[in-house]
Amino acid sequence: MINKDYTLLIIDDEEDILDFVSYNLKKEGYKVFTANNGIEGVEMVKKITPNLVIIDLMMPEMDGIETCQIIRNELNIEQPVITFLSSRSEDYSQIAGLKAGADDYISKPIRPRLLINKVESLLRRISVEKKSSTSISVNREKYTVKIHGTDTILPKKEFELLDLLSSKPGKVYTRDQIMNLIWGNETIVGERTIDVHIRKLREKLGNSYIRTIKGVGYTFEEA
Amino acid sequence: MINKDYTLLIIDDEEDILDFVSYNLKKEGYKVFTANNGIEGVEMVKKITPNLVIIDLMMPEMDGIETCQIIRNELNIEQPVITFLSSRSEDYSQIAGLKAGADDYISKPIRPRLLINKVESLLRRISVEKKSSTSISVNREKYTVKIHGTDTILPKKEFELLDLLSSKPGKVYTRDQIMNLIWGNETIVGERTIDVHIRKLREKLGNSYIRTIKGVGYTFEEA
DNA sequence: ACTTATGTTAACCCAATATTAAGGCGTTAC
DNA sequence: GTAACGCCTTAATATTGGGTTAACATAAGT
Repeated sequence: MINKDYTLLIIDDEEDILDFVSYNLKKEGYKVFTANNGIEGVEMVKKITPNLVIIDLMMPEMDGIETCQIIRNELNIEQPVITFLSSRSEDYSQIAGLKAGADDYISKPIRPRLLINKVESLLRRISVEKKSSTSISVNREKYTVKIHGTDTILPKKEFELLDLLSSKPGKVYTRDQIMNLIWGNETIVGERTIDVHIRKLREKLGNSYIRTIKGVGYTFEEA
Repeated sequence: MINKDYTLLIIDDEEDILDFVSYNLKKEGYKVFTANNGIEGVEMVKKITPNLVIIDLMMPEMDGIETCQIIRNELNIEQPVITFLSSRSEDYSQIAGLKAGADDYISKPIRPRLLINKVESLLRRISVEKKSSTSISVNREKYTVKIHGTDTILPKKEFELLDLLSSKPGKVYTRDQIMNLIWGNETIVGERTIDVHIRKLREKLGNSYIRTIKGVGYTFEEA
């Protein structure tokens, strides 16, 4: 279960959407704040330093892109993860959105389940980036890992495995947990599959990062 | 802190406003030039190739929209960001303004703080776009791409795709994201469509720019 | 020692992607 | 008006490389 102790801010001029989104996220246990426009939103960001900000692209006065840029330019605050709410196919403007420094976007119409998933995945990103004290740093955006200074592109499964293990250094993940988290409940693969991926990772990282706890599972630790 | 090394041009027939605006922006450290009418303005643009042009909508002889269009048609210059100065909320004309190729508008009465914010935010937009300039540079106005020194006109879809990928070199865009950003949520096209466009781009750029991350998506990177 | 869990290697499989050609559609040129 | 062209998409086919497996080797616990 993911830790729900996060502060979210939703910026939208439409009361309906504000209510809908915040209702769904509050129900999940997040601390949710709202703002009715960009200016108010920026103020709120400074005040509550949210972990995640959801901004509607289309707003009067100060649009989402601008709001995003201003937040990104506030150098004195802990930078939140930012995602846009885009009214469906204003397709091309979304690109400008991502360029403005947003991390993701959510397109309307909003499906609650999808919204929650997305928020969870974005928040997971935070916890990973926060503990970037390692000599190995994982870049979710690029699917790369910086090993001893050089970026390395990892295949999907290897990346996910390393991402998982390194997200909580020291924590021991059992084979079952790894199985469930990376492969899911449905797909069943042989026992040796995990080992092989671990092998490949060790090949690339060196043997000092991933440690086997025999009979239990694997753990990631500093060199 | 934002870099203040930008050249701005203000085009307005009213001396008062010209003084007021340029005073405020000079105070911020920008290089500010002025012009008293559209014709003069266009000349100046050619001469000083400003990064940002502020044009008053209401001007005798050649109005702001016309001036804007002429500037946008000057294909031999580095296209500046253009913003209009609109006398109060004659909102309708603002729309026409944006259609004429402007990026934003500022409404009178001008509040210095707001003016500066807006200018900063627009210039930030430049640096975001500039930052992504690689040996391949994308020109959104002209729908053209400079590849190995020569301008190439790309078909719309190819352009948008390249624009997206190159906007954040290194970032991996998933097929879903690409789908949503370029085609939108409603239009549904086959899975292979993306591949074909990627193919065509690689044909034109060489294979070294767009990289496939199997099972994940595509990413743009320097040669 | 014996037993069990994990390491290692290389071969295999297959889904994801690449490639190519052809058809539809709108736009331009004649 | 219609022929010609360019763009987008699709469908059919080839190719690739990540993922998995299986067989065997080694290490750890009792």
